[in-house]
Amino acid sequence: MAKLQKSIDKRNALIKSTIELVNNNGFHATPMSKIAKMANVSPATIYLYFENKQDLVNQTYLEVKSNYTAFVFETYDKDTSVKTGFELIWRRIADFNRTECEYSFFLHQCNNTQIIDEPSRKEGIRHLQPLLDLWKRGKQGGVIKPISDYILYACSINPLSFLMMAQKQDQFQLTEEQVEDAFLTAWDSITL
Amino acid sequence: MAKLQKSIDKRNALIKSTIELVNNNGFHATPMSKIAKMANVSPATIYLYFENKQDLVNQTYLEVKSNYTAFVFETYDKDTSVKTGFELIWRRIADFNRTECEYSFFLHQCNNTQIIDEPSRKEGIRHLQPLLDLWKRGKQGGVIKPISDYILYACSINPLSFLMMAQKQDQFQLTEEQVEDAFLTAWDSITL
Amino acid sequence: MAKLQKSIDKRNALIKSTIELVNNNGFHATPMSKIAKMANVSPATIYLYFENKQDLVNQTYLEVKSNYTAFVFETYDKDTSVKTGFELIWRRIADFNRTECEYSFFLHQCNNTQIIDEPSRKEGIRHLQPLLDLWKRGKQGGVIKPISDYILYACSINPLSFLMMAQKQDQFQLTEEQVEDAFLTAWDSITL
Amino acid sequence: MAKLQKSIDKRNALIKSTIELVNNNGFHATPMSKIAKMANVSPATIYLYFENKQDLVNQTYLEVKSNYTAFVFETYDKDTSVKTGFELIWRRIADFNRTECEYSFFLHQCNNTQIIDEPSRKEGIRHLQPLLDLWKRGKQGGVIKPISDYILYACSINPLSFLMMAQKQDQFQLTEEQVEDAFLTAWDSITL
DNA sequence: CATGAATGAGGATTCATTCAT
DNA sequence: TATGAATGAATCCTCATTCAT
Repeated sequence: MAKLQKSIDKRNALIKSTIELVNNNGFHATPMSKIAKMANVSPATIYLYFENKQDLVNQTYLEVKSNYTAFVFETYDKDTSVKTGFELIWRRIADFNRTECEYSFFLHQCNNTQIIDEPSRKEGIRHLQPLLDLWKRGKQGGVIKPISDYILYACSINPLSFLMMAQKQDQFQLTEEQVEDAFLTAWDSITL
Repeated sequence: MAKLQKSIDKRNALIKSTIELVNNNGFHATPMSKIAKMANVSPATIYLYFENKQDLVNQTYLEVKSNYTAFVFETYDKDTSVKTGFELIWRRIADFNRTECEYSFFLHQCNNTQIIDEPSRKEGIRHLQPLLDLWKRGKQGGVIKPISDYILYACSINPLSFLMMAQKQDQFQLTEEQVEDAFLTAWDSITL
Repeated sequence: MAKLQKSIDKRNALIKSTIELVNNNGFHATPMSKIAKMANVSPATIYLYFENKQDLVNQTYLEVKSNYTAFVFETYDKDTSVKTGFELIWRRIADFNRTECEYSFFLHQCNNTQIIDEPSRKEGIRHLQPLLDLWKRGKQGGVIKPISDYILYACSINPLSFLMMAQKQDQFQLTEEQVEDAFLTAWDSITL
Repeated sequence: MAKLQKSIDKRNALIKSTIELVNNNGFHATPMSKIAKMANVSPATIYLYFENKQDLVNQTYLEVKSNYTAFVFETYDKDTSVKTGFELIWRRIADFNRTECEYSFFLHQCNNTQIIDEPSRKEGIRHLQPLLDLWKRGKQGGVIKPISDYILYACSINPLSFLMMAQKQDQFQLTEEQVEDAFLTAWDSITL
């Protein structure tokens, strides 16, 4: 078990290093050797845990995305009202973007570039299934606009990614107050 | 003139090739040699027109962005009502995203990665100054929500980028009807 | 130890190849790839031992120079008479120029071109400190002319470099007899 | 004639630029394009005057060397005494090294590297024929040591090159007084 | 005679990946 | 399992030289 433990530690260290370095330099400007060095590991060791560089990033992506989804729905209860449920999810996503910005920036990079294999990325917004279910309920209840989930997402959730990016680029400060503004705007946009 | 013409042709061909290849493979996975080949030019010739790879992409970015801005405001008349003006601009942006998707995808890539030099990217949304002016008027007139331009942008304009991306990844079809839905959603989100 | 040994072997092979190729073609006409090939090593391997081409040549220079100095003073005893001491050193330098002409030619190239970094070259003739000390003693004893060490060096030691060069270019044969002539001339030139 | 004049001007400008740039950067670090630019000429124009880069440097070398020889013997009268004649020549060479250091440094570079074609360089010290003749007379008259001209040259003339180099590298200042010291040393070295 | 644009060949350097230990 | 050394295949960029004008 000690051995297995050690292995998981190394794998985690590699994934952490990958996120940090890819965030700062981009995928192609991040050499395996640097990832190895930051994880205190030999370059060759990476290949014990991952097939190749692409696999390393793919797995990192999937892991971060799964963390994201878990975080977003951690406190969600599907039996609440549509409005309460949406607000809960939306605020969790906002929290994630603000407090876990390493992760959210990494996801954003992957979602908006050719870094990740098509298969991994093609899943679209299906990982937010509980939110989609909620929207379905909202549409049936006449609360949410009867339009494509992609548009709902684009107008209510995706703006948080943009604001996180703008903050990262020092163009904008995402204060508490701004989050309130953003929430109301999001809610207005998707409701009838 | 024939000579100068030829030069401009080559420069244009290089920029076109850059856009296409960077769109498909990303900046670092696009060798200068491929750009040259696609432009029917020797690799060395690129350096007659651009200082280096970074300069090539920077200039390409600035050129595309300038095309984008020109297109967006081409039909704009600043003396219309806020609603009319916004709709006009919004629809031009939507058109650009749909018909010039090579360009808009390239811009999106650049805006969301480390490809471009800080200075070029840091300009933020200032290139949309007429829109910002319109929003200012709208805020004064009690039509537009009195919130940060970045939030207004994130909720009303940026969604178009996301939808373009989703379409590019075959997750979504941006039909005429969807555009109507998206516009109403955008308008609802930013108005009081 | 086997591993370390191997490393040192490779480094030595690289330095040896560098000397030979730079001697025959000059610094800039010597590609790293040829150095690698001659050392039976991949081009990339060079960069495990040296930072870059400049560093490779700098280190080679320093190493050769240090060999030179060691050789020159190997048999020197600072308690001899000025004449005996000078003759000993002079003959060692002559020997080095004749038997290690690969080395001495390389040094000569470096000393007379812009190949080497200023810092490495600027040391001047200080590496011959024991000889300078001897001259000091000789000046105090009224044996050696009370003139600049640089002139003493130029007239008594540097001629050997010139003769080595002339021999290398097949203009001249540095026979035993010529060495005797050269020594007497050198001695005459620096003594009162 | 106007045309011919112009041509000679360009050729001279090219040779001048070559000297300056090769002095500062070395042969291989001096691109033809820079030579052309410094001479206010198109790169292609160089090839109207010289066959290729090697030819340009060879011709530059021969021209500078010929200037050198002319300068050295300009004031020489072969009917003086050996001592007077030698002193005259030696001082002209010293002057050249001090006042025309661009030229003398260039010559030194060429003489001590692989820059120049063998044929051009192989001439050795034959260009100093009047000096060799003088030495011959001196040997017959029992004034000059009966040893190889190369050794005489190495000990009496070549030191000036070394001192010029040392000065160029800021290790040494070649003052009037030092020149006197150097002359006496040179004379002592070659006389019986 | 003069040129600026164009280029093919080549060179320094990097990096994902492998392999002997 | 873990590694450091090693490398071949790229990649960016430069430059001597040519050619259409």
